[in-house]
Amino acid sequence: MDTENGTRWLSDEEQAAWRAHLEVSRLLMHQLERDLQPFGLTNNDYEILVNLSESEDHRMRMSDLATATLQSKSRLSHQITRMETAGLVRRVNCESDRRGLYAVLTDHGWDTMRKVAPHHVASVREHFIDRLPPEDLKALHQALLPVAKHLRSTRGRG
Amino acid sequence: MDTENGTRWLSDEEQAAWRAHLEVSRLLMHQLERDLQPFGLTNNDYEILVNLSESEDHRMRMSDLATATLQSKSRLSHQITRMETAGLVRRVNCESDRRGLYAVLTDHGWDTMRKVAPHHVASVREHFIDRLPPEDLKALHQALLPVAKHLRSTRGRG
DNA sequence: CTAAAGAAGTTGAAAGATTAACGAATATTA
DNA sequence: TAATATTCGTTAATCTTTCAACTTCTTTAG
Repeated sequence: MDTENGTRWLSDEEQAAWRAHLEVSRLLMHQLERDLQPFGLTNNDYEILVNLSESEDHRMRMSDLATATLQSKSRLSHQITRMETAGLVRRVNCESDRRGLYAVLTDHGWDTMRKVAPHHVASVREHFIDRLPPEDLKALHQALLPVAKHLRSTRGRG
Repeated sequence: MDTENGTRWLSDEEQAAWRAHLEVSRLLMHQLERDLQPFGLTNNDYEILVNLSESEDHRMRMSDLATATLQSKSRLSHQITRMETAGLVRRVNCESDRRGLYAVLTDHGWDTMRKVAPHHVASVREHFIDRLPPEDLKALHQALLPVAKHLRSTRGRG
């Protein structure tokens, strides 16, 4: 125990590391968002395009997509409605479960993905990957693994 | 160049590291938000309380607070209005610049901060700090420094 | 000193996110 | 198989964020 009330406050180094993580994660998201703006996409849009692009038949069940992107069903539903309006995606009924829907990439969605991806990768490189020597990137990755694992294990309304 | 169109795609290791960072930063924010909920605070509220708590006289100019918390002036203005309604903060006119306002912590805001901080620190420890051995935390911190530096240098509407 | 330009902060409307309630279909179990 | 509980996804209401316009005050330039 570090103090009279039993709280284990952060040491200077711990606090500095924590704040660095916070700062980087926020600035980075902002920057990526800005770099997507010229293409008329948000980070959210892009993430959905990535998920669908990497899926069998360019389609995913709404629930799975919601889980994969850490969004509530409601939020995803609104999001897909917007992307449908933008012509990036459409909803298709599911044969095997008549409650279910697939979100499916349209041709325009796929074209958009292929057009935007190189720019997005360049952005990720410029602002993140290429800022660290490979061994530091590796170290960072290794350090994050147990954190990710723990968070995953507690995430379902932990 | 890695491909016909000149895009330098991410290697497997780069992609894995990048996705780990993304995943951790999102799950972590969600988790911290959840842990603050019982106290009726959002991450946003908490961050403002931290900034004010650490400031001279528990007050900051609206603009400085907006910059410090990476929010637009408009967003901060609405945010402070809500916190004012909740009794955590109040607006005080600035003598030296009559356009200006301070956001000032109320007694209730300060009490709230002191009550909540230990829980928040415990949450940061549980989900982040205490998941990594000190040397890994140090490595992570070191790795993030150049990234943070670069992002800071480009952040003003880069 | 005055006119123009800039900075501080607010406002209202529009867009996005969250919450709770709901309808429809599937699973469970008694 | 009938009754109940769950899951899938949407909707409406509410809250938060963004965007653009605006007011007031300060600074700069002529």
